[in-house]
Amino acid sequence: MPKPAARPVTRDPEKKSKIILKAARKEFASAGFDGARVDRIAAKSKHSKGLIYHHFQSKDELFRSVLVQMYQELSEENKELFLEEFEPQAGVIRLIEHTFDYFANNPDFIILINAENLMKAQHLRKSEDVRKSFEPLRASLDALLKKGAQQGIFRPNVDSTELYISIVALGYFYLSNMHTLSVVFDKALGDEKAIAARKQHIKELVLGFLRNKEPDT
Amino acid sequence: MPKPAARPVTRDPEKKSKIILKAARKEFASAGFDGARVDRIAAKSKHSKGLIYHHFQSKDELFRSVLVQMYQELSEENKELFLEEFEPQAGVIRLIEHTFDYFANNPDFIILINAENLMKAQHLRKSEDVRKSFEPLRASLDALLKKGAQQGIFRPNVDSTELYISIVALGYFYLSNMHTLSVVFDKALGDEKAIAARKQHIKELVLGFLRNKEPDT
Amino acid sequence: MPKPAARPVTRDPEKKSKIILKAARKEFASAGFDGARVDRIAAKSKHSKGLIYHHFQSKDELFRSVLVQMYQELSEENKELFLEEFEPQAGVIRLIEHTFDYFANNPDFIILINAENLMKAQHLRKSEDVRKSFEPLRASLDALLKKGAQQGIFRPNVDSTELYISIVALGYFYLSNMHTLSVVFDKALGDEKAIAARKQHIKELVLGFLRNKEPDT
Amino acid sequence: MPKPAARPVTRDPEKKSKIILKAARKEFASAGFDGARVDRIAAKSKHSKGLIYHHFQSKDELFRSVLVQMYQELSEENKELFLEEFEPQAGVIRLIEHTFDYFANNPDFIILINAENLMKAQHLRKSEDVRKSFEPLRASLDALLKKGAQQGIFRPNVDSTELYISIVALGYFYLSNMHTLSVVFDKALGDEKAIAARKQHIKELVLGFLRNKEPDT
DNA sequence: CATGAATGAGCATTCATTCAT
DNA sequence: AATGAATGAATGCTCATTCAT
Repeated sequence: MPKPAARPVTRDPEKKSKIILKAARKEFASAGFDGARVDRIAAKSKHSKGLIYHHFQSKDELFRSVLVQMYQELSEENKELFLEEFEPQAGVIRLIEHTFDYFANNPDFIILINAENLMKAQHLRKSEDVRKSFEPLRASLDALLKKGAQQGIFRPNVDSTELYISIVALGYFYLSNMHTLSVVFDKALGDEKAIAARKQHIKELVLGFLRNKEPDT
Repeated sequence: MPKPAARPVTRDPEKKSKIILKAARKEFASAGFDGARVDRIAAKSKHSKGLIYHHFQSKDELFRSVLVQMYQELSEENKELFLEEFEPQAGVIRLIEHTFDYFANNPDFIILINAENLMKAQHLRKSEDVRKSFEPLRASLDALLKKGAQQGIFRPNVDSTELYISIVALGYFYLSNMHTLSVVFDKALGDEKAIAARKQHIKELVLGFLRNKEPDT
Repeated sequence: MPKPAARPVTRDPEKKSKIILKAARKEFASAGFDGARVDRIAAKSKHSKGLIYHHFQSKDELFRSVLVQMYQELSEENKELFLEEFEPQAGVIRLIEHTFDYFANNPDFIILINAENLMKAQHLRKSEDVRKSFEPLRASLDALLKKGAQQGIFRPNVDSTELYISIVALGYFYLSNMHTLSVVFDKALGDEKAIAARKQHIKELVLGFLRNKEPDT
Repeated sequence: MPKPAARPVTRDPEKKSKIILKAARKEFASAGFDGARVDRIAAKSKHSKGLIYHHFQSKDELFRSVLVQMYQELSEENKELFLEEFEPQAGVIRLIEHTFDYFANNPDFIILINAENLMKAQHLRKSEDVRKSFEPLRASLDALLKKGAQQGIFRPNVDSTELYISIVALGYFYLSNMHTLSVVFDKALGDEKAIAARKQHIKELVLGFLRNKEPDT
């Protein structure tokens, strides 16, 4: 005998919170923090402004919740990478590709992070669960770099934090600044071909660096 | 005989425009476009709001003027680099250092560019004099890369646009996202030592890549 | 045999009502009617807003209940005075002291009554049980005044209602307007000494008047 | 040749400020501070809310301005009393009548002062020009009391501040609490006859006290 | 009886822009 | 050219009250 389908409850605060959060994410991502309008979040989520303030206490708190949620999602995704199970070079390539693709597929992320940096990370600093959230990934990359150095494939003594920031930077900046770059270089950086070329360049740059074992002069 | 009306020396529209522009730059840099207040620009510049609207026609136009001015300043600075006069490796190092230092010393620039990207470069697109403004620098770098390849120092066929974007990205992203990165890596990225280390890492990364002439596998 | 549903002892509506009423009194007394917040009453009483609306029907009705309760308490206290049992002068002194002390010890009362007057006594007017609630006291004072006149101690023909209002006024106004008076007289009217002096002044004023049997000129 | 009538200027900030102030006074007086609505003040004054905030910076500041204006008006009126020029008894009567009439004719004053006391005089305390504003009147009354004592008409050693507070209290309280008093005494205290009787009672009370030179027992 | 989610009208305040002078 | 008064549409937020559970 099948369990009767759970009657769709009208009062489902958690679900409504999620819908609001999703709408907020869209709104913040389309206009930044100051440009975002609580009214529009209410309209997008089809809930009243009052409800938004009932669940979240302020626009700031709502923004913080969106940020925390996004970082948690990214952390989840990063967990699924299983970098340790790959050979050094394959692992690094995997990380580069995944990182680039993640930002390419989540343009909201970039805008929200830029907004948070404009505000000097005041929301993130209050979010204990986000602190050190990249430590696992950094440790995995570190292991990969050490293994590569032992195998004589990679140069030794590469700082994993610096390298990870570089891997992110090379994709993030391109995507984040695509609009102004397209103007000053008078070139459409947003089309598929350009993006593929960029990805390729990043891989070559990072691996070219790692695989160069000659001492610097 | 009527006294000729003494032309008041203080009435110097161009000077006032510059003062307003400077105040606007500070204000936009401290809060982004939406966060900036015309009132505060008036207060900072010690001129009336009316005058601001007299010289510039709107907040958008004022922002555009600030942007154009900043890009022109950067172009001026880049002209002074004389990259062609340097040996390939020295030239690239010079470019990397100058680029990093420029952003480090002009944090306003980063915020303004981020703001403009949030608005999809709508102001810059209207500014004909900014289009292709990086072409000279790109050409210089291109020459440097070709010379380096000919000398057997650098790998061949490196795209100068991609590489320049990478050089910018590696510094810009670090400085732009310092606040959030400091939280998620639980590390003070803003102190002098960290910044020096970052600069060193960028040089190693780019040169390690350029000087690696082995074919990729 | 089914267990009889244990009636939860904590479910004691009347007790809860009293707790709510007490919290409401504090809240109304600290901010007036418009400044009072139902949310804060809920928080102070540790009960839900829903319960407040279940027992009382509206903020107005809650306010009315608080008022009625306060007037009833005052009536109770006044009953305990037994003015008739005192000699005229002693009785009047007793009334003056008790009245002053009551307001001094119940500052809430003053604020609530002021709030009700701001609203033109709209709540009190609906409260039949408060009407004429001062009649017993007035009658007692009247008897006292008559007895004093007969004994040749007090001047004759003093209106007991006017005199009672005066006795209240002389203390109430001082306590109610202490804050503004302290500013315009640049003197701390709230300290113990000043209050004792006030009380003394009131006694002298009222008794000086009553005991002056010369005709006015 | 007559001066041409000053062309009624559209832009007359001071006049507009006064109109706003007048509207604010009415609104605050009809609902207290919390009950007052800036929208209604705008509507009453026929000016935009923006203008109100342009001239006054906040609802609080607007309220403060209203209070200061009212106290200044009262001070002006009190200056016109010229108490020193009267014989002691006539002077005191003049003060009592004027004080009572002032409050009776300016019911707004009472509500505003009550509102300010509810807020613990926070606005008045910031208004340096109101501090000690009753000192001249107090001094005049003091002179009157001393002269009366010397002439053997008044009792000696009466504290002028206490007496002035009493004179105010006896009228103010009656007018301020008329609504609730009317209910609890079940008597219309607001009609002309009752008010005239009250005024008479106050005069008798105060003069009866002052003219009683017997020592208290 | 009791909870707290949900609403919507409303509130003080802001702000880019216009305009009279 | 220059000022600052003036506007009105918004903006984030509040709050008494209702209602589903």
